[in-house]
Order: sequence, then structure tokens, then C-alpha cells
Amino acid sequence: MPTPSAEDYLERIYELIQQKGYARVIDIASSLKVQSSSVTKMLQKLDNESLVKYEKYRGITLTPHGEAIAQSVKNRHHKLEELLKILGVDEVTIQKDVEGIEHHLSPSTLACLRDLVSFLQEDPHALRAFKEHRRTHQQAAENTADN
Amino acid sequence: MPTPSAEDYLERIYELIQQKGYARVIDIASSLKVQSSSVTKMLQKLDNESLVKYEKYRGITLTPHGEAIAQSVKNRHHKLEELLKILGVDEVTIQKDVEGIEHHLSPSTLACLRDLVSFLQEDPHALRAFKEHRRTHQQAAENTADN
DNA sequence: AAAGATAGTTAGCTATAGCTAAGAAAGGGG
DNA sequence: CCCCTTTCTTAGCTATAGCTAACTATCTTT
Repeated sequence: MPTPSAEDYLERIYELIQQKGYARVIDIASSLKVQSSSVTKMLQKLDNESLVKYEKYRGITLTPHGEAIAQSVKNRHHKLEELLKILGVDEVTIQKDVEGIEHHLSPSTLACLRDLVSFLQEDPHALRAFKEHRRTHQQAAENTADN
Repeated sequence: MPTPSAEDYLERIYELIQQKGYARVIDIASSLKVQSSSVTKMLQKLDNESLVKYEKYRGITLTPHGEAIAQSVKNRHHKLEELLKILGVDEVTIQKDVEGIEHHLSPSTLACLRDLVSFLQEDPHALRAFKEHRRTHQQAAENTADN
């Protein structure tokens, strides 16, 4: 099993290949906010684990296994984003939090959260009720330390 | 700011002191599933950061700052447990997932999830509707790879 | 009070994953 | 086609946080 950090790299490589057709060290580095030397190192590790095919100074591609992992990580990532968005968390916080937690949720928990999303999407009344509940509780919450 | 691992130690020390009146290296080690040498090492680090008061071979207490952190970590932990429980995630998965994600959520996201819990608690109709939604979508979900 | 058992500590090792600095490879402009 | 810039790689360092093995302190039991 890849580490959380390895998963991040796989996801970015996958996205870059989708978007631009290829993944360069420098682009991976800048989007993950690490130095390119760190990217090279991770690529060597991922190549060793047969998750990417890496020819130095040449190209980077995902193996079928690596791509499968990348897709499921991206999917998880997207699910969480969707949930926090529908619950009304602001964009910046969503990005920050999803980065942190996406590697740690069980498939069954994710399925549950996915169902929560579809429930709130398909039942606008419930969603409105939640937003209203949240609005009315907001002031109290803001004045309570460590709730 | 303490690392996620340091937070775990603080939380356990706090809980042990609450439960038994004192925290021993061996109990911290067994509950975190690490070796006692790892506990000693972390205690020295936490003492350095003034989060615990550690006298070797003697006792372990939390400083006010350490205790404040421990309480808020425990609180976060509890909030997440509560959410997953109300959503119907099974106990084993709850424990596993909460361990993984509790260190990574923003206060604002947590506030949002807290409101979701109180909403579902105070609106049994919505909760029932969600459970029903989940029940009817279950079969489809089980037969879908990587949703 | 001494001996043995339990608990705690230290030293030194591992792996992950970042960094900087230095240098090599590739690519584009003159 | 050679030079310069950009990109990439390597080497060697850091910190975190785990581990084992060896040792020390404390406690218990006789």
C-alpha cells in the first residue's frame, strides 16, 4: 500500500497527464509545493513499486496499478470536497482539510458520506433545514471556546 | 504546534490521568501500541516543549498548556465519533477512521460537522429520511466498484 | 536487606519525506 | 553547432517517529 504522500504524487501525476498529456517533474513539484529533488526521489520509489514507469530525463507514466490507485484517490478527494461544499464549508478550508484527511477514510465511511451527499442533494427540504439550523446556531457557536 | 503524533500522546496521557489518577509509560505504550522506549522519547520531547512535566522514573503530569491541547484533541475526537455514529458507520470503522483524520480538520469544518450532528439529533425526521435513503441506495452501491 | 521481577531509559538503528547545493542532461537561440 | 537556460538528478543533510537491545531504577517478595 502506498503512503499518503505517495498517493498525493500519484493523484497529481494522473491529473497532469489528463490535463496536459504529460507530467513533468517541475509541474508535480510546484503543484505539491515541494522541491523538484523531492519529486525525483519519490518517482524513483514509485517506479520501484511499479506504480509509475519512470525513465530519468525522459518521461513519467502511470502503470495500470498506479493509475487505478490515482483514480480512487482522486475520487475520494472529490467526494470529500463535494460533501464539505454542500455543507457550506468555505473553499479554502475545504482544500486544506481534504488534503489532510483524504488518505484516512475507510471505503465504508466514504460510502456513508457519499450517501449523505446524495441525500442532501435529492432532498432540498432537508438541506434547507440544515442550513437554517446552522444559521440559528452560528452565533452561539462563535462565542463558545472549543466546542 | 504539536504534531499529530504528539497530540495522540497528550490525549492518552490526559485520559489515563482522568481514569486512573496517573499516567505510566507502560500504559501509554500499550494503549498507543508502541514500545515503551518510544514513549520515553516522546515524553522528553513534550517536556521540552512544556506540554508535560516529566521527571524520569517518577511521574508524568500535563502542564496547563498540554492539558488544554489534550482536551481539545479529545473533544475533536469525540465530535467525529459522534458524527460517524449518527450516520451509522460501524464501531470498528469509526475508531480506525477517527484516529486517522482527527488531526487534520479545521475548527470551521468541525463546527460544521458539529452542527450537522445537532441538526440530525434535533430533527429525527431528517435522520430517518437519511437512513431510509441510505437503505435504498445500499444495494446499488455495493455493486459499484470505486464509487 | 538482598534478589528477582517489573518498569523505565538510553543508545543506536530504521524508514519516510522533506530540504539545499552542486552538477548533468536537454532544448532553444544565435 | 555551441552556448545558455531550464529542467532534472544526485549526494548528503534534517526532523519525525518508530524499533531492538542493553542497561538502570524501582518495587516486591522473601
